[in-house]
Amino acid sequence: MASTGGRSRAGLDRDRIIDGAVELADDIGLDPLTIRRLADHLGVRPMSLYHYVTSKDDIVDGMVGRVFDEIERPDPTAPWRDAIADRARSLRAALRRHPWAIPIMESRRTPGADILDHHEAMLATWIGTGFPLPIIAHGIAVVDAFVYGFALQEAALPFGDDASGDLTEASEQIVVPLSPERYPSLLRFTAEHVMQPGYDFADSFEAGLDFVLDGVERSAARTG
Amino acid sequence: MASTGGRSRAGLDRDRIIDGAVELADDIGLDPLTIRRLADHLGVRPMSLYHYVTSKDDIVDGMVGRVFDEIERPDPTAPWRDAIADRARSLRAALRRHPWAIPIMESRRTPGADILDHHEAMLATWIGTGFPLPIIAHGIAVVDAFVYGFALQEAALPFGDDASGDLTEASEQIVVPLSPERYPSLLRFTAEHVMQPGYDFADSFEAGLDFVLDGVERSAARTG
DNA sequence: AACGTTAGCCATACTTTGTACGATGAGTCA
DNA sequence: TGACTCATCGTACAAAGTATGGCTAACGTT
Repeated sequence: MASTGGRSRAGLDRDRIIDGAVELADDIGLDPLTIRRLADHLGVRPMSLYHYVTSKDDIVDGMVGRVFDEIERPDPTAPWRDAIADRARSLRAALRRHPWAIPIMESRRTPGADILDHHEAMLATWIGTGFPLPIIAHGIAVVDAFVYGFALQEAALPFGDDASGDLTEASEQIVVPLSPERYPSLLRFTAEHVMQPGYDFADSFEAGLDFVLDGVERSAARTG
Repeated sequence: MASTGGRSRAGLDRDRIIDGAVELADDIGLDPLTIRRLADHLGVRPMSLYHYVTSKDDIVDGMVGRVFDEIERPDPTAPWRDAIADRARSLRAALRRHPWAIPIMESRRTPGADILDHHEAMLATWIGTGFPLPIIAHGIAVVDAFVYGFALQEAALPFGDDASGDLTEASEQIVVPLSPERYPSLLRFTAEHVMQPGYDFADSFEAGLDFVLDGVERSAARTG
């Protein structure tokens, strides 16, 4: 009786499975996410999951969909540049929360509504600029390439959460002990910039985003 | 006796193992690359590999090193913009040949000489510009982010080898059957641009590279 | 109230993975 | 010849995904 409204004991559910999988992948990464560990995390036995999903790949598809749903659609009322920039920031933030998703976001062969809706909103905003389609195509490709690539690099940073503190530590261990004859530039760059207080790799994100959007804007002005 | 110069029967070798692994990964991808399949490919039994490598991870490290070695170092005699652009093109070409490498290029925790030498050459070129270090940091981060991200997207394209032909086919199967009410922009963009003759996703690479390098150049001019 | 039906959960088992351990056999030197 | 070295391999085990089919509890029907 009561609130479960059904006949289930553990209250399993496709949504609960995907949610649990995302949680667990955030914790331990994608490769160590196994069916058995996921089942443990959900308080059930491994084979129970297969009543709601058809395969592990099906779960991963669902996980990617969740990430896409976390990305803000561009605001159709805002100036295009703000809308695109905010959406890029939102994409980066989502990829930071879910770094395991970065390499697989665009490689799913069966795009669900989450993905299609997202791309439709993006395209609507871009088309609203009135730019020629070839420039829009470049804009989309280049902005997304930059954001995905930046997220990939951020994810590769040691303990990518708090940025600078850990990076200094890692630099000390890896770069500083190197031979000064062989790696003069690497050592100088590390000592005089990376290990300086206030350095934050993340600052390059806004810089790069500006470069890219400037480029689109200028090439549109040249053509249009 | 004769040419093998030693006591081995199959002529196994760490280099031969890594080379074979790269070949095989180029064919079938990284996940399906198993120790057993690699041993088959080399004409050897699985356990023989472990006399030259300490683990599968060790092999993967070596594979990443191979890819780094394929990337042209920037030409120290060329103008910086050409040197950086050529190196970016070379990186993209290597990642196109070895798409399995994209997500792991920057995430190895023990950088070998291949990786360090490459970064040293890059930094030397950048420092040669005389730009302030913060701008150099942005330049490196943004160019690499763009190239890695672009390669990631290219790798996600269906049958990413010959570019346009296959993309048109995939668009027909995935995008064209969609509801025109729900996905008007997606459909218009696909019909009027992606499926037009002459469209090639790869064209966005040079465009984006220009955007990024323009951005660095202009911000250096502003500061310096 | 009794019963068959079905939905949700799980135990077992098979295949494939990485790799630890120790055996095998070819070559070298005394 | 015999002892030694070392590249190669056979066997085996833990952990992965998942096919197959069994158990149990809740429901609709009479």
